[in-house]
Amino acid sequence: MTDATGRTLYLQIVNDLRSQIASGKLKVGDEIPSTAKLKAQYGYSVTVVRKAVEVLRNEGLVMGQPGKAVYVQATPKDLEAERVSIVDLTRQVADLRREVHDLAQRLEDGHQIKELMAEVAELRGTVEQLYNRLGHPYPNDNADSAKPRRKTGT
Amino acid sequence: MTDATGRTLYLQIVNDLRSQIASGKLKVGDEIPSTAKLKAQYGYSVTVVRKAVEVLRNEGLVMGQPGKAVYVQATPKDLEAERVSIVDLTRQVADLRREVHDLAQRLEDGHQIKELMAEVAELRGTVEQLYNRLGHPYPNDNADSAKPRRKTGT
DNA sequence: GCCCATTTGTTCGTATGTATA
DNA sequence: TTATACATACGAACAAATGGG
Repeated sequence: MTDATGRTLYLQIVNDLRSQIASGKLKVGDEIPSTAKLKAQYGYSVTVVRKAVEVLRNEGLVMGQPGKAVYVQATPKDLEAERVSIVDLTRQVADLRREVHDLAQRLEDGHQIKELMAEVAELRGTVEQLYNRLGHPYPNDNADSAKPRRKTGT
Repeated sequence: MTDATGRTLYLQIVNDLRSQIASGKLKVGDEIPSTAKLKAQYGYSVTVVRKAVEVLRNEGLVMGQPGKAVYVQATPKDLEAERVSIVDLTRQVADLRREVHDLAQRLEDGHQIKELMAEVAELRGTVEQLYNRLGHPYPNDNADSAKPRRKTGT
């Protein structure tokens, strides 16, 4: 029932194949050895080999196509990523909510933009009036820094 | 291989038992019929019965205790609810991630504040120069809107 | 404590159906 | 047609755990 490692025979094959998939020795899209090859390789019965492959199939790691072979469908890492527990997701939601709150708070302080834009408009009007009172239009000395018609909309 | 319904034999038993669990005929904690009883009940081979129970075990609906029986562990509704909640939480996480991204983007555009402040400083300098060329200092008419000595630091 | 029946789980072997090449 | 391979089905046996005598 169990080998030297104390594990069941089919679980030994399962762990072997799973390790090979995880290590990249068997990549997604590759085909795992056929039942006959695994049987010859391990020296176990067909039942054990089939059972092992069936476990991998139930885990979603492989998927068999009758008449062709059993193909690697995903890596254990992929499944691990999918099997995010509810608590982890809940924690993520809480963290993200906090982050959204903080960002929204900082954005709300963005009324500075409105006030600054209003101030810019006022100052431009003042400058224009002053130039009119001086009798000549805008000179060139401050055209490089205070660029005309800057985009003010978001 | 298949019965009159076109389904495999073991899947027929799986569906039957799953329906019984879903309908409440088999409640959580109850034990399902033993392999021998199911074998006599359906007239199928032991292999088919074992396969059916194994599927239910892989689905997490039942859990067997060697020497005793196979006990109902959860209902299909439970698993569905768990799956749905995970999907829902995943969606929330995705939505919140988008929101965080958008807010962060808008905040990153906060360089507008810096540019606006620079422009304000430039314009103030221009206004001051113009007033000097006019020969008299700041009047009162624009002191209400363009407030003097506004804090420019964050 | 010991034996025995029951039950699950694992292992063995074989046969058949179906799909692909 | 032939061959290979997966999936299903059949039958049998053994180990381990449980419970009853």
